[in-house]
Amino acid sequence: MPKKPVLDEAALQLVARRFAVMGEPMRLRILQALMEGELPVNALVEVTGGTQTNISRHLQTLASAGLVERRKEGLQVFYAVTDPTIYDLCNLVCGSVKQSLQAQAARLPSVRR
Amino acid sequence: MPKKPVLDEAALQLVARRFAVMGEPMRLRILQALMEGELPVNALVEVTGGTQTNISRHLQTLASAGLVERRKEGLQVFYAVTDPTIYDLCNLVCGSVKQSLQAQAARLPSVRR
DNA sequence: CAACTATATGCACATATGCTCATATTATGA
DNA sequence: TCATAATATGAGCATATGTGCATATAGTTG
Repeated sequence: MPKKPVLDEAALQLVARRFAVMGEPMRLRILQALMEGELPVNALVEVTGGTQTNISRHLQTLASAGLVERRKEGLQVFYAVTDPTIYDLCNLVCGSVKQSLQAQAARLPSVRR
Repeated sequence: MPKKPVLDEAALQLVARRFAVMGEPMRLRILQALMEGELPVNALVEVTGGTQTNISRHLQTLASAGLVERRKEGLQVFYAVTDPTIYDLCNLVCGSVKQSLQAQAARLPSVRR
């Protein structure tokens, strides 16, 4: 065989974008909150402790990346996770992170806590 | 179980960092190349088409995030993927991206944007 | 209609990030 | 030792990103 079936440039950009969008603490908090079900913006503001402006901005980012969807109901706008792979992604990374944290902790003899 | 075991702040930062590190096209290219086995910097430079400086910088980023490991051999430095979850991560996101691309293509008859 | 509520957005700003050029560092070999 | 090769790094620059303030927009209710 010649070479591996590598991602073409366009797909690579999209994949990178997906990762980048999830690589922001506040957006992860938002996603985490939404994993239990859809929520309006004001609830997300309260849960995450962010400002209304900022949460709204991040929601735009998440929405334009196709990770969440908008549903308007009266004055409120509900957001919900659209892409189910988010759960798997978070689980994978969380597991890996925890594991490396434990390994790191085991390597350091005397860590106070 | 009472509530969902939410990520504490420190873990959340780490998870975000992990995603962010993977959210860069050139770093994805590097990881993609390394998925077939360890490679020295000059090979990565050639494969990715980047400059030596830039590839080296990205490798530092990947290494400090614990995604790749260094192995020095003579003048060369070989890098290799350390965290196997990278494969699963990429597969998940790639699959999801492809799927949404197809869905989008099916929805839009001719127009772009 | 006016007043109020929930969300979005224009603007500004500080910081982070990716990139390059030139140079430093490290290791090999003549 | 000196020259050369492979990799790393300091400095600078341009752009992207996250954030808040003030305000706009959309929808509700009196």
